[in-house]
Order: sequence, then C-alpha cells, then structure tokens
Amino acid sequence: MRLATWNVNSLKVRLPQVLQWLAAHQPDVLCLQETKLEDANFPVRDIRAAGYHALFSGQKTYNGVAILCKTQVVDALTAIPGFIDPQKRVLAANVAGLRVICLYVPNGQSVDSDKYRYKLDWLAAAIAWLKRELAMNSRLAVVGDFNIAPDERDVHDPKAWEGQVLFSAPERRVFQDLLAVGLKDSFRLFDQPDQAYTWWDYRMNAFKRKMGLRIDHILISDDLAQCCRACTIDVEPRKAERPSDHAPVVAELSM
DNA sequence: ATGGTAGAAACTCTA
Repeated sequence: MRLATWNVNSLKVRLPQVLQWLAAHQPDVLCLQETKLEDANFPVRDIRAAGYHALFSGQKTYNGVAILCKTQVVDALTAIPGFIDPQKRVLAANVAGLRVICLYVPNGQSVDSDKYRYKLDWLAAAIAWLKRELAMNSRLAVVGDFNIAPDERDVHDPKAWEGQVLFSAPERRVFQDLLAVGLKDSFRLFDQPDQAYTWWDYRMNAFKRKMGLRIDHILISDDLAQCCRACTIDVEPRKAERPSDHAPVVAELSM
C-alpha cells in the first residue's frame, strides 16, 4: 500500500494539482494539511469522482487537515483528546488496515513568540496521546507537516538555521521524544540523496537554489517499519505553476 | 539590514 502526505497550502487553489497527483500516483491514503477550507466547502464531489473517500476537519483561512483514501474509514478523531484547541490540526482514522494520524504541527513563528510556546505545548500533548494510540495500534503511521527539521542533513544551511524556529534545539529534542514513543522516521530507513527537502520558502528562489528543509514526515511504528519498502519525496509538484511550498512524501508498505 | 512571496480575506495575519 502507498501512504502519502502533502501540505497543499490551500486545497481550493491546489485541487487540480491534487487530483492530477492522485491520478498519477494512486496512493491508497493521502493526508493533506493546510486545506484552509471550512468543512461545508470541502470538494467532496471532485475527490469522490477521482475514486477517493474524504475525511476532513477544517476551518476558514488557516490550518485544516484531511485524509483521502480508496476505502472507507472508521474510528475517526478530529482532535488530541483532552487538549482544547480551536485550531484544526489533527485527524486520525483506521484505514486500509492501519491507524493513520494526520498532523499539522504549529509552525511556531519564532522562538521568542507565544506561538512557539503553543507549538511545544501542543507537541507535548500530542506525544502523550500518541503513546496511548501506539499501545492500541501496533500498525500506526503518524504523518504530516511537523514543522521540525530533525537534524543537520535536513537543513540546507544548518549554521544559519541553528537556533531558529523549525530547527531549534528544543524542537529537535521534542522530535526525538516523538520517535522515542516507538516511531521511526521512514525516510531515514533508506539511503537518500543529499539535499532532500520537503519545503522551500516561496521567496528568494529558494526552490531553485535548493534552500529547503525536510519538515514533512512519515513516522511509522516498528510493525510498519518491518514492511516499509521505500520512502521518497516527490519534488515534481513543487515545479508546477502556482505550487504549494511543500512537496509530497510517499511511503510504500508491503501489506 | 528584517527584506522577499503566497494565500485568504479584508486592508493584516500566518507561514
């Protein structure tokens, strides 16, 4: 089965690209972040016409997550249990024989901001929840935009980014705490090319200059790591007209 | 030295 994640930065704008990508790659599951759509405006019919069911939790202007899949889903959750948060950043469901959790982790803005504190608090609550999810689901995939580059290989200029939001030491420590729950970064289970990133700023020709970060991840439990055959980043959509600033990440699981 | 680009929405905020 093919499991993918993509921060689309507005599903309204990116819908044609998402439909094209679904047709070309036929993932069993595609998790989306930053849909920026209220549920009433979700393009259910277009997605359905493409052969996919859709589960979504959105809001106007900001955030919003969705899971598109070829089979129906059950046991869906739209929030971290017990963590009160009006921002729509979480979607979990049992789909295609595994538990899939789609996350849009807060960006954090800058390390001295309230939003950075919110990011760390949010991640602490997520980690406590994911421990419980993993105890109940040995086949667990936690995917999405984590807004954290785990280590120096994941940053085009680690010296310049040291201490900055997305690469600060506290965020990187939290990412390790997340893995310590019992998850593996599927991308690093395999040999990978240098300068493999999933996000490039729209500004300053960052994509062409390979000035990116790897902040979108597919984390998988040990049981899924056993059957993971590949994890790749598809940079092609980033080359399109009016692209998202993120590229999709795809994992192949033999199950 | 604090830009620059994009999206949504409303003349600003978030990333």
